[in-house]
Amino acid sequence: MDVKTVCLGMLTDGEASGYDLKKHFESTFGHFFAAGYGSIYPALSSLAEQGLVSCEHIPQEGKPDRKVYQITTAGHTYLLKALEDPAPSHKVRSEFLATMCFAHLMSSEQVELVLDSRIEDTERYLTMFSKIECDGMQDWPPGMRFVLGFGRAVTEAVKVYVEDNRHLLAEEHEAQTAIR
Amino acid sequence: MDVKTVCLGMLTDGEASGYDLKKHFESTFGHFFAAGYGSIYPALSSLAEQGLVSCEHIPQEGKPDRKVYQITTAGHTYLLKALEDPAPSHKVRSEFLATMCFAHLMSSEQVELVLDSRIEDTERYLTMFSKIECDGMQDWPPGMRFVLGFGRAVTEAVKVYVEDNRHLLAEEHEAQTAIR
DNA sequence: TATTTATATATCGGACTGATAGTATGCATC
DNA sequence: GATGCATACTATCAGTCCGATATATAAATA
Repeated sequence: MDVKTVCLGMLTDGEASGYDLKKHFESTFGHFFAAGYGSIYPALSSLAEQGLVSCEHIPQEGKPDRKVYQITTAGHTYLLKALEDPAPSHKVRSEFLATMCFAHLMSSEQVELVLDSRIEDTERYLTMFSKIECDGMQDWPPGMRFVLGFGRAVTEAVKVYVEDNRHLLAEEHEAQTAIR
Repeated sequence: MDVKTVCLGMLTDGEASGYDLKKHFESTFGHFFAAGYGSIYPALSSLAEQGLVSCEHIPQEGKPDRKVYQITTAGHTYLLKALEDPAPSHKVRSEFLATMCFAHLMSSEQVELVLDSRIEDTERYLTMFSKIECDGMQDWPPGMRFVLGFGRAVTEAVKVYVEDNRHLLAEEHEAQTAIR
């Protein structure tokens, strides 16, 4: 399950350009599967080469041609195959936690700043989730609702944990002593 | 904060070989910052080139020479600088959630399997956390305790959410109808 | 008028992943 | 006695991904 496959999945919902998919990644997929242009455009090219999507060039004035992609029957088959993995991964990559491991090398002011920024981040996510929920997801497939709830639940857990346990890091600041 | 920096941080705890660091990644860092040999060995070479670590070759019989690395003063300075980032990232990359977004294209049996595997995974992590806690972390820096608790809290939240909400995905199975 | 935002494409270096490979010892299973 | 697996150690490589950057124009905002 790579960016290619996710793009393919998004296209089951209707045709779209790379630009459209990027927006889709930002809004709903971003919190658990980020992708930028550097991944999306090569993915679409590759999918087209493999015949898993078809591409329609729509000329525009002043802007580059819109390239609108549609999933093909072969693409559909490929997608269903890809979804068969019985144990898809779920990974965290956290510079935040890595930093906190070395909190004893930092000043307490620095540590506080990092914790504040993490909480702000979770709050940004929580308001984003609320907004999505308001914007009507009644026509969404159940999977999308499940995934959104998952994001909310985990983000909430992060926020609560950091708030409740930041005092563990507040005490010592061996930054000066550590160098000697 | 990349693999190089984390390796450097680990070396503040005492000298180690690439092999040692790999074990460290697997045991305590793995759940939020994974790294394999393909990242660690190049990282150590690069650190040595930059003079941030020094390397001691220890000949062994029957096995390749042990290369034991130690952090240098320059390395210490570099690390403290790297820890100054006030907003380190915290990212999730989840094939699991991506798969669930397309649950309506899968059979309910497949979906159940995926959910089961996710729960098994969380349980494996939870027992791992418990084991680490028993093995004595009283001499750990507070940051490591914070990070371990974080992992436990979030993993617990994942497990509870999946158990409580899997019924949302159990109903429809449009796998057959979706193709038409 | 100046700047930012939105629309739209695309590339590129650097970083990381997962698999693979080599080489030797010891231990258990068959 | 052989086969396989775990442990100990190193290392590389193809494929993939990330973040920044480039290009070009129109519309909205400051």
